[in-house]
Amino acid sequence: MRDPVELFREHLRSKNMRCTQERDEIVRALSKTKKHFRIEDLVTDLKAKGSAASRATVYRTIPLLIESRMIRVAESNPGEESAYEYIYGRGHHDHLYCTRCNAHIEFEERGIELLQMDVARHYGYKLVGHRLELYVVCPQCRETGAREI
Amino acid sequence: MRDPVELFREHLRSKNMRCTQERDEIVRALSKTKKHFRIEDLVTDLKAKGSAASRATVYRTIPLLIESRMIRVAESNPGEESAYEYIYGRGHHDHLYCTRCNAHIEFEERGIELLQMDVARHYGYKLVGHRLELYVVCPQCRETGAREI
DNA sequence: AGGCAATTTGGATTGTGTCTCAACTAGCCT
DNA sequence: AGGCTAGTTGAGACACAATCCAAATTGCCT
Repeated sequence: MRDPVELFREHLRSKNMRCTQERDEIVRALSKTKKHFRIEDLVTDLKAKGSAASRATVYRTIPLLIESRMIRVAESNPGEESAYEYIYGRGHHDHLYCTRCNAHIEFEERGIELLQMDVARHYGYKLVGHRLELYVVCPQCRETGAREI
Repeated sequence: MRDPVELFREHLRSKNMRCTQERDEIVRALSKTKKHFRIEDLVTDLKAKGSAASRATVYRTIPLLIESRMIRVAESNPGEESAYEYIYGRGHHDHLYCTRCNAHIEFEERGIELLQMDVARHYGYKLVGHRLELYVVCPQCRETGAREI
C-alpha cells in the first residue's frame, strides 16, 4: 500500500495545489486512526501534537481528502457535528448503528451493493457512491423504549 | 387516511402534551407539501402565512413530528442545513441524488429492504430504521467531471 | 537566491440551532 | 363559566460549527 502522505501529495499536484507541511500533518494524523473522528477533535489533536495546522486549514483540507477518497463521511445527522472515517486501504463497508448507545459496527453485504447498481441502472444513471446506515437496538439497550429513527 | 392534524394531536395526547394552535398550523402547512423542506424555510413560510408559530416553536416541533413518524430526515450532509420530508400516508421510499445538480428521485427496492433485515438479524439486532442514499450523475450532468461522494 | 502567487493564519463574522424566562394558554376541575 | 396549574410560547441572548477576510507566510519556479 502506498504511503498516504505521498498519495495525497499526488492528488494535490494533480490539481495544481501546493504540498504543504500542514496538509502532510493532517494526513499523517488521520492515517493512524481507525475510529470515526470529528473535525473539532482533529483540530484539538493536531494542536496537542504541536502541528501548525489551524482550524481553518483543517476545515479546508477535509473536502480535499474526501475528493481524493482517503476519507468519507461516516455519520451526519441534523444538529450534530458530522463524523468522518479514514478509508484508504480499507475494504468497503457500511455501518450498523445502535440508536440508543451509538455503538456502531461495520458490515459488508455484496447483495445490497448489486441491487443498488440495478436501481441506478434502471433509471439510466451512473452510480458513483452511496450511503447506507442501518439503525438497530442492540441487545443491551433492548429493554427501555428505544428512540427510533 | 386520517387527518394529519388530528393524528398529531393524538400523538401529543399520548405523551400528555398540549394540542396548541401553533402545532396544528405547523402540521397543516407540512401536510400540503411533497417537497423536501428545510426548517428555516418552513419558519419563513409560516410567518408569511400569518401563523403565530415562531422559530423556537418550529424547532421544538420537528422532533415531535419525527417521533410520530409524520416526517423524517431526507438530507443531512456536513455543513449544510438538513432537509426533511413529510411521509405520513406515503409509501416507504429511498432517494437517488444527482451529486451535481442535487435533483433527487424516489425509488423503492424491496430486495434491498429484505437484505437489510438479514444483515441486522445476522448480528442479532432488531432493525428499527435505515437510511439509504444512492449518489449518481444524471445524464444532463454527465459531461463535466463530476464531484463524487 | 529572488520574486510571484497561492496558501495559511487568526480574528471576525455568519448562520443554525438551543436556551432562558416572563407571559400566555390549554386542559381540567368545580 | 371561572379559575387554577402546568405546559407552551416568543423574543432575544447565547453557543457553536463553519466560513470569510486581510495580512503574513510559504512553496515553487527560474
